[in-house]
Amino acid sequence: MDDTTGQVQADGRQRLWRTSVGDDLAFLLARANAVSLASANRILADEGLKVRSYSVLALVAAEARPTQRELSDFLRLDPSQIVALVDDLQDRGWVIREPDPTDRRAKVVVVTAAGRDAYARAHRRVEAHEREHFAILDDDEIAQLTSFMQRLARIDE
Amino acid sequence: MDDTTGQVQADGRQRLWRTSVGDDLAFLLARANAVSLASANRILADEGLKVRSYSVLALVAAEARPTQRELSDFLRLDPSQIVALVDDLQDRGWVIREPDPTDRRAKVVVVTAAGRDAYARAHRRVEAHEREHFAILDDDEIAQLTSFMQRLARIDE
DNA sequence: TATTGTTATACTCTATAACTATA
DNA sequence: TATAGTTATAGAGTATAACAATA
Repeated sequence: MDDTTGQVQADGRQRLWRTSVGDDLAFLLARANAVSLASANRILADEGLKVRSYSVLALVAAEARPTQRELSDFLRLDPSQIVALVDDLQDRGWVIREPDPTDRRAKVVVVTAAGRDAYARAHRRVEAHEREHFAILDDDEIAQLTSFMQRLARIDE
Repeated sequence: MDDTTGQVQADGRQRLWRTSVGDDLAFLLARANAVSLASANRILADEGLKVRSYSVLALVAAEARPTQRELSDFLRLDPSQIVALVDDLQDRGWVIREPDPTDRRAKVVVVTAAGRDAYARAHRRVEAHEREHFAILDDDEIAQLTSFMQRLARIDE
């Protein structure tokens, strides 16, 4: 790469940022999420997890005793995708499926001791990463943003 | 569905929202984006577009005269994906590829008259949809959120 | 030697339908 | 008749490598 290539790329980006998409909230939301998701997946890869499997493990580790149907409903993933995610966590000994005493069709997903440890390790990494990632906002701004996101995330419930 | 099923689902969701993921900014960002993306794609389907192809059309319609390399760089999509998106828009007569006079390897993507019309129609729909989607926030909150997102969206440039 | 656009390919993700066992 | 979990499969999206033309 010659020494002007970086500058040329930066100029092109500047020109495109000044178009209407630079103010489009949906576009910005998608981009901000893509940046956040990519770095979170990088962090979680060290623990053998991705954002998807980490989310399942977090819900199970919180002793919420979700059925697979509840996980599917909450995470907005198809039941068949939940099967694959729970299979993966179960193969590593981090969760087990228990029969739901109130509905013999349903299976409650429960964390194991090893799963609790794995979650604790991953959670520490994720927290540190998020503090760093969102450090361009101050504490008040993060609180406001969290409130906005909580409202937007629950729009269609 | 019997008349208690909806309540059972809502209870399960409430229980899961109270876990740590309910305050996790990265999780909330992902969920808020998923909700926004899904509804935007529904709106754009009426014009034969998706968020991806709409973004390309918007950048081209702004007379930014991007090369495919610049589109790839800005949208963070692989050059081979840009090829497919531009092919699609070109097949519908909305954009054309012009040789870049300053670099014979590069192709500048330019909007046609029909493309300008298509973009205008799609843009009106998207604007109306976004006003409605983000109406749970007031004008000040939207301005703040836009500022936050602009900063987060450009973290790794 | 490095870069742009292109093609090909494999891989992951997502959506859908069908099946079983239960309700 | 409807629901929970499972399996299979097809489609969309994504990542990677290789190539020709050009820098």
